[in-house]
Amino acid sequence: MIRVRFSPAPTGSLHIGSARTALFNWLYARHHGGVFLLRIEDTDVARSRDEWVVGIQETLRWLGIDWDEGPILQSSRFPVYLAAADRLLAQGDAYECYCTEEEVRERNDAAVAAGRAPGYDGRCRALTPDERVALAAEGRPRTIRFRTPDHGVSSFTDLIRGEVRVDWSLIPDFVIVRSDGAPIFFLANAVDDLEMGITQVIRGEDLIDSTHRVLALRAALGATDVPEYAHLPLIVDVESRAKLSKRHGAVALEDFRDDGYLPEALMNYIALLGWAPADDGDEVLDADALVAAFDLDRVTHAAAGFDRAKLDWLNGEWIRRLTREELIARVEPLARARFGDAYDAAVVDGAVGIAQERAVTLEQIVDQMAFLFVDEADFRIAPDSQAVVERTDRIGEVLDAVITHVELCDWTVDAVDFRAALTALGLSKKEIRGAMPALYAAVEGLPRGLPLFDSMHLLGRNRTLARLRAARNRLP
RNA sequence: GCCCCCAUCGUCUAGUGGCCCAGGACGCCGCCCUUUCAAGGCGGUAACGGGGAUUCGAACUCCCCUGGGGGCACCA
Repeated sequence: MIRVRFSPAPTGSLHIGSARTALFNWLYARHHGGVFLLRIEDTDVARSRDEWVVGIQETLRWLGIDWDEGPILQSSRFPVYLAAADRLLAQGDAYECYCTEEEVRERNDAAVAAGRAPGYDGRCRALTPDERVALAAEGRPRTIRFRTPDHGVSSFTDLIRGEVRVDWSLIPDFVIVRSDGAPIFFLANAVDDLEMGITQVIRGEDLIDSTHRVLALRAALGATDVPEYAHLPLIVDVESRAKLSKRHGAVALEDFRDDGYLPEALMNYIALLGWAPADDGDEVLDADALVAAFDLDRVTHAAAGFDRAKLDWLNGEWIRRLTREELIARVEPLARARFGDAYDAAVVDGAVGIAQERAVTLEQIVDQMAFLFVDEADFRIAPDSQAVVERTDRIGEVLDAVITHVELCDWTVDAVDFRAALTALGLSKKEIRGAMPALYAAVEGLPRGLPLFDSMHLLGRNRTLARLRAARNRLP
């Protein structure tokens, strides 16, 4: 039975890279009919926060990822890890170390300065019982270190990279229990993957070097089998080519959600970062299609750049694939938050109807309909747009003609179409097109926006007239 | 500094020795459509980092170089 896990540290919100790791684990489990479990790696108590434990789960659910087991909090399993550490101590695979953090750091710095590799120098490896007692009596902190081999080669077979090997002499002894008594990532990770029967470990490539240590720990713990490892290429900022970070714009999934991106689009886009379907077909894929097509053998090797432009395109595609009712339901919370008491369900429904075919994000849809919720007393043509109005040929005549038309026409979307009135003024089709931005600005505040006749209809005759007349009066 | 991983259009990628003077998608450019802006339709621009080797034949195999990324904690 295939068993995989996503094991984030709750030290922040879920970001793009972690979400992709979660997604690939989930897709792999669902594709192969395996079990997907969620394990929270909160062994670093100081940096872990309950709100992130909750937030990560909410965000995963929002994305469309569910799990079969968990969440399992490592903070609730400390006794298990500590017992394992004791066993390693008893077997001689680990030893007590009384070096302070500062001492280790100083000796590391000295080693680097002398041209040697940093890393623990093994000073406490061969302490006698008497020496240990003496050191402890000094009140020194005690950590437990795992003893790595001094010779030989560590190797494992990565599912997407093949054999990965490194000399053991390059991997120094490392801490598995802190001086405050808390177990460290490597230990908890090895113990849990073993006890939970994890069969494939799918994670970011930044962890590839730590695999040797976890595997050594696992073997020392008595494991006779080894899970398969698959190290995913990193997702990097497309500009800097470096690891994604806040400095490079939004990386937290919640930010994308708040900016009006759909979970369908995010899942779709993230899946395409480091993986591609077998054929050159449609790249717009829903969760079912991704599950059906996904497998590890098609994961790429090189780091992938996060490209906002393609996400935007996909988000627009997904907005167009939603039914109008679904889209309205997604826009509603954002619109309510933005417009407060002015919120009007009928107007939002109408605006969403005309916005759907052109939108990039939900937030943009709300932006585009904002002119419908502004009081006439507060309505203003944007300064730049006022210039567009004044620059338009025969704008006074045009506004007068449109005002007259709006005063007298039937109040249907088709009848609101004032173009015939402008033709009567002697304007050509091209000239009418040239006048449109000014009219958009007069009614919507900007020289571009939601289709004008629908917008005027939604706005109502009186408010439309008020804005047109105000624009007329503002002319020099 | 040492170690590990990686290297096809601007970006995401297809490609596993001949089907490739390299295909798709996003972006960009142009045209069409058009109620502004979009969306949509059509067309275009654009890449195998360099050098050796193997082979009748290399984007694909091997070596070197260069370049990029990651890791070397009492974070995960």
